[in-house]
Order: sequence, then C-alpha cells, then structure tokens
Amino acid sequence: MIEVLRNHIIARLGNDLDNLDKVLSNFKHITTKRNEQLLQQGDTCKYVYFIAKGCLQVYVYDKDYNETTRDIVIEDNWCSELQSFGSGKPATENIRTVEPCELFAIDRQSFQKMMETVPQFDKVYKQILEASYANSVYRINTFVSLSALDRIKWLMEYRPMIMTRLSSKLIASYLGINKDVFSRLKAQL
Amino acid sequence: MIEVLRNHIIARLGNDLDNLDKVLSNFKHITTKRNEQLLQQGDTCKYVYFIAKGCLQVYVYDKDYNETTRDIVIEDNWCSELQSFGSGKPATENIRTVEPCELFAIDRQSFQKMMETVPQFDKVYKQILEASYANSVYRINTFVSLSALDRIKWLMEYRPMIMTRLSSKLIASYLGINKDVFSRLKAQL
DNA sequence: CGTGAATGATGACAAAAGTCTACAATTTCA
DNA sequence: TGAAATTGTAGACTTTTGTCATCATTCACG
Repeated sequence: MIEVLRNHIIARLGNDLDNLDKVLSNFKHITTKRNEQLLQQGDTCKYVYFIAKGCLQVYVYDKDYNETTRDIVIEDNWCSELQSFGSGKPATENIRTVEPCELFAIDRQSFQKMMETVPQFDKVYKQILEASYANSVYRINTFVSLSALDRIKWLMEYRPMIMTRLSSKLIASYLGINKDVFSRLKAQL
Repeated sequence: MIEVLRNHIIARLGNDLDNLDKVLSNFKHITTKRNEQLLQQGDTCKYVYFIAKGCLQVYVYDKDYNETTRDIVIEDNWCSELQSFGSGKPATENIRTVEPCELFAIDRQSFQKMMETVPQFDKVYKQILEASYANSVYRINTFVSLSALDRIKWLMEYRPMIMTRLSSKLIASYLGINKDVFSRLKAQL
C-alpha cells in the first residue's frame, strides 16, 4: 500500500531520490473504517494524511449545527488542516473518513525534520500548498457566481466521481445546497 | 514608500538580513490611478504586487458577464494570480486597482532568482501562500454556510474597513449578493 | 467648482432556495 | 440475513434572493 505514496512522490519529483525510503519511513500506516473522526475542531491537527485508498471529508458546522463541507478529498491526494498543523493552534475544521481508508500519516515533528533535511520534501510541501490553494480559489470562483443547479452541473463536469460515489447528503453539503433542493434539482437534469 | 515593503519584510523575518537591500532592488515601484487594469484573464500574470498604498480587486466574470470578486486586497498585503505567475499559463482571473495605488512589483525571473539565492525570500513566499490559502479556506467556510444577511454581518466583523471604504457594488460582488439585495439588507441592520 | 456619469435606495413582482412532512428505498452492521 | 437506521424523493408552503424600473444622491474629473 505504501507503493501508492512512493509512486505519488516519484511522479512529482522523479525517481532519483536517494532519501525516498528514509522519507517514507516517517509515515505511519493507518487503516480506518468509515465515519472515523480524524480531527475534531478545537484539537490540534497532529498529522498530514496521504490517502492511499478511500475518501475524507473536511467540514465545519454552521450556527444551526448543520455540516458544511469545505472539501472532499479522495485517494492519491493529501489532506490536513494545514493552519492548525503548521501553527499548533486549535483546528477550526473537522475531518472524518467517509469510506474505509488506507492512510499514511506524518506528524509535525517528522514533517519539520524532513523539510529541513530533504530539500525535495520542502518542494512537495509547496506543491501540496499550491494545489490546495488553487483548489480553493477555483471553488470560490465557481461557488460565488453559480446557481444551485449550475453548481451541480459544475460538479458533474469537474469532479464526476464525487457525484456517483458519495451520498447526496454529503454532496449537497459540499455544494452548499439543502439536501431536499439537491434531490429536486438533480431530478430535473 | 519602499519603507512600507522594507518594514513588512522585517516584521516577518527580523532585521538581521544582509540581503534586504539586494532583495528590495528587484522591485519596481508603480504608481497607478484608480480603475487601472493590472491583469486581464487570458494573459500571463507577470508580477507579484506588494501594495504599499491603495486597494486591488481580484475578480472573474460569470456567464452573464457580471463581475464576481474573489478577493479584495488592501495595503501592506501581497496580491497576484499565483497560478498563472508560477506556471506561466494564462490567468483565469482579472486584477484592477479600485483606488489610486502605490505598488511594488517583482517579475517572475527576479522572483525565481531571489527564491534560489536568498533562503529567507523562500520563507516569505511560503508565508504569502499560507496566508492566501488560509484566507480562502476561511472565505469558503463562511460563504457556504451563511445567508446574505449573515455574510454582511460577517464582513462588518471580520473586515470592517472594507464596508466603510469601498463601494456597495464592489462589496456586493465580493459577498456574492445582488447589489439591490445588499442595499435592502444593509438598511435593516 | 460644476456637470455628467456612476452609485445607491426603494417598491413591486418573479424566481430560486429552504423548510417541513410523509413515505419509499437503501444501507449498515449485529 | 433482517431489523433499525439512514438516506432519498416528493408535494405544499414559506422565506430569501434576484430582477427591473425609477428616482435621488454622490462622486470623479475636466
């Protein structure tokens, strides 16, 4: 299973990395069931997760305690609450598994050590950050300008796997649409 | 005016920087009127701007050619279209001044050179990226879960200067609210 | 400093999205 | 596998948001 992570890194940095095995040894393999809580808001985010298999939900609660999903992250991607992870401050977001998962987790101390001793690891971090940021920007721009129906169409175009693989409830909370409305709109496509 | 930039960097990295003047020499001072176009979508974003004075708007167009504002950036902050700037690909966003501005611009080549030769500059870049990302995450989480009225309240709380300093039209497009609706809701606060 | 253009406010109406209830379908896990 | 829980669909209704037209106000700029 660690091969997925190995290939992920090689794909980004090439396979001329002396230290790749050293880097990989810093990751802890975690197998989870579905609906496991990886991070609770208020706690410090201790890990950056690489998802070898499965799917994670990053979410917050609105004032009526409804979940609103900031991000849905599938295999071959990274997931964390970088604000909290980087600063050690309490997290403002929650993370849970929405499917059984195979994860590789690296803690803050190892992460820092890798950043300092393996220059390429620093590059990977920048790539994660840049990709996360690009994703957010894209999401804001579509979100602010599109109607509920157009957001659904956008999701089918941009992340079709999400539409077929996950529950309507989750998708609706990702799109910022009430689940009843989502059900109605989906029917009229 | 370059003092603003100098102080900004010192505040983040301390003033024990041998190379600070060398770094600053890479920035071009630009004075603008209001409503000047700094970046047009489709073009490559050539600069990262530091705003010493004034205010920039980062925006896109929806399908009816209405502006939707992804970000409003005021003095003592950085602004760019990092996706395009980093990759050289066409920008998906537009940037314009909404006030007369004093800017310091650094082009891609100088930026790369500084990243490689001045380790602290790399740190500044990471800080810009992290701050931009944090800002986006915050924006998504409030945006998805709040009603139009609550978004206005949020803005008054979180970025009060925006409310008093800029036009309703601009604020409405930042909040993703129709300007007529914005006017009505503001009246009932 | 005056004027033309841009911005802001408001009312009437239309459309979109949210809420609630009930029930059917599906899924989970013991 | 089968019962309990969760999820999905649908209709009736409410609330929120958007649109359009009009007029007042403010602001930018020569």
